[in-house]
Amino acid sequence: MGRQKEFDREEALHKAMEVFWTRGYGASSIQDLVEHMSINRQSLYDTFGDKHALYLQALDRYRDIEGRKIVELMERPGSVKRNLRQLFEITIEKALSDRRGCFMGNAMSELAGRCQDTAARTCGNMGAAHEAFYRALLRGKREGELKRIRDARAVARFLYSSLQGLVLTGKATQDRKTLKDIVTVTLSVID
Amino acid sequence: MGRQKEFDREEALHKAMEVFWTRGYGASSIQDLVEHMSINRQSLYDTFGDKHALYLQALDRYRDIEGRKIVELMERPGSVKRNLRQLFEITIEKALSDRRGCFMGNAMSELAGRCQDTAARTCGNMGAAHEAFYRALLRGKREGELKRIRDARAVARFLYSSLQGLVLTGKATQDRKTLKDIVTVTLSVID
DNA sequence: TTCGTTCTTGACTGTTCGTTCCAGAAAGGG
DNA sequence: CCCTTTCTGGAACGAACAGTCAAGAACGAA
Repeated sequence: MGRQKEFDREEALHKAMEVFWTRGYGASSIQDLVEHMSINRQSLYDTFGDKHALYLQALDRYRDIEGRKIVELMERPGSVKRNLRQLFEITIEKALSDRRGCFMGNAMSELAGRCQDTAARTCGNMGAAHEAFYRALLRGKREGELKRIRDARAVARFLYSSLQGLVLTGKATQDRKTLKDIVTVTLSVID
Repeated sequence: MGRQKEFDREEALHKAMEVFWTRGYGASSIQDLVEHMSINRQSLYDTFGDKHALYLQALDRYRDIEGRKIVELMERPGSVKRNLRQLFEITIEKALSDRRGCFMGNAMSELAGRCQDTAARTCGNMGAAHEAFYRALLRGKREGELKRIRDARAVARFLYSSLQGLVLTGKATQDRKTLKDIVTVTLSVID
């Protein structure tokens, strides 16, 4: 009943995510969003609510996409150390080729301190990452690869924090050696 | 020669720094700044230039104040480990009582990716912190406290990145245990 | 076909933005 | 004293902002 949408909802949301990811919340105007999403202003409001609601939906989409990547990488069978090393190396390459950083990290920095909805989402995403690291570390212990680790929960928390620090560092400098040094020392705690 | 300023330049700049630190660049309006700095709109423009120039000067002031704190703490005689532990513990307490985070970290996240001036300042500040950590680590090695450290440069870079990750984590969660876990594991690399 | 619903479109709302202009008040140098 | 310089305060600028409105086009159901 009624006319059908001419645009794909998920596609438009994905574009919105890229705009917010690139410019942040405050620096993204509705005009920017309308143009990049290739939909009409009114369709944006009808479909996603206001700017803030759209931002939260974009955050959710990012979690679904990027969060899943971490979980999948951590669940890959074989060496846990190798999986972790690969995650950090991929992160370095991304930081060097793309200065947007991590959308979740950006959201933490820009809004989590004064927006409850954003804080809840970034915190939830962080918790999921902790869980993925934690499970991987437990498996590493079980399989005898990570005998030296005592408090796997603490190490999991450390790893995510370190990952965010690495990404942030990549925004200030493009020096590969600096990023590589950070990863080398970070991974030394699971050696 | 002419009338004197009715406000103190440094005091006004300090207030501006607090506004930018709290709200970020984009979310701080000239009106906010005028009100918190307790100076006239025109005086702001005459004294500091435009909004962007004021922001850079606020960043410089932050570096002078907070950067010096790190340097001084790292130069304190006695145990290097103790000094580092104290730095990280202070950072936890600040994160729990004040959600503004680190102005430099905020600047990296919000602007360093697309503003050359900001990138230069955050990068310079990071370099200074690296240097302070590096010198402290060297002293620790020299004095026999940190025998296990091989690449002090890499560890210095790691420490600053970890510090930023910790602060960012504090924006998403106020859970003390989470932050404490991160610090415990971070400091385990210099144990 | 007709009706009801939904989507699209572009103009439009009032507000706030960063910035500038201007007139006048205040102060030091001659 | 006057002159020059500087600071102050408020009004004003055009542009951009988030969000809304009304009219019409497109479709499904009856």
